[in-house]
Amino acid sequence: MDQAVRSAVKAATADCDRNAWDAGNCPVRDVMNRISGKWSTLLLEALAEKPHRFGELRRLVPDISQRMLTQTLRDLQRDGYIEREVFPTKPPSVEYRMTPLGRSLFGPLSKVLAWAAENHDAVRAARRSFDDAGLA
Amino acid sequence: MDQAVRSAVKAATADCDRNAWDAGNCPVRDVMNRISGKWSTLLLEALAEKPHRFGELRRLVPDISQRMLTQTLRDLQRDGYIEREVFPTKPPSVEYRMTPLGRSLFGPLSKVLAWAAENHDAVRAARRSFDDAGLA
DNA sequence: AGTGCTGGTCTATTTTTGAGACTGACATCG
DNA sequence: CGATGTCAGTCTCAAAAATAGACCAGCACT
Repeated sequence: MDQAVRSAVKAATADCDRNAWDAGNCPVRDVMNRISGKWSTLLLEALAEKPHRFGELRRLVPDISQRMLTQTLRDLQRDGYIEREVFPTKPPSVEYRMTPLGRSLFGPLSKVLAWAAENHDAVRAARRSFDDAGLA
Repeated sequence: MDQAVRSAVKAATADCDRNAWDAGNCPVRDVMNRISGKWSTLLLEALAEKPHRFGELRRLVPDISQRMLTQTLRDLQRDGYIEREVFPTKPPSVEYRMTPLGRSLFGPLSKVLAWAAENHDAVRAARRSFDDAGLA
């Protein structure tokens, strides 16, 4: 398993290693920089379940500002993870839904999310012992 | 497969859904907020391969500032993903290496990294067609 | 004495994020 | 009729975070 991971990473970063992860040149960084935004995973998680409208997402993630919701949705749309459809209803409504590309990303991504949920306690424990040991 | 993902996510977010991802309450957000920093994955990637010293990491990720390198390493250490060891050599050197916890995170995480490498072209294509279609 | 290496810290500046008011077409309430 | 609310955003300005780059101490070599 460790070997499998090793080779996956090697393949994943082959282009980067040449330039030591040169900023604009590294596919991994280019893709990850969007995914790893504060809100991106939350929204992908919500939209993985089912399509949602703007206001629904706002209620689902209560502490996101409208500004960041708009922007993050647009970024996710730009990179092809989600689609936006406007319905010409009386107050026009907008629905966001995941694309096949987004769904294919969410496969691996959900594994990380699951890891986070499972290991939250271990992380909290590590954090406590770090804080207790001298350097806050 | 879709079903498997669905249930994994459901388990992962069970606590969150109750409070609609309430900020300080959600394990996933708590863990992800650290992982998803701009530099965290890069450093985890580097240290997954083998232990490295501060200066090595700096050269490996050329466009990180010393301040962010120091801080990101400390954050990763605090959450228990990496360890820091100081060697009392003549110019004292510091080695960073992954912990078992970090390694266990890196399993799923490396899958996402691999996805990023594989699908970089698709993302770039999506980005282009979005930009070409009117709204820049 | 001067230079370079180590792993950092400190300060000032730029970038990102966030809170909150505002838009505009329509619907509902009194 | 006029007030208010919903919808999906935009705009402005302040706060928070990231960055660049100078600086530090200790030691080795020349």
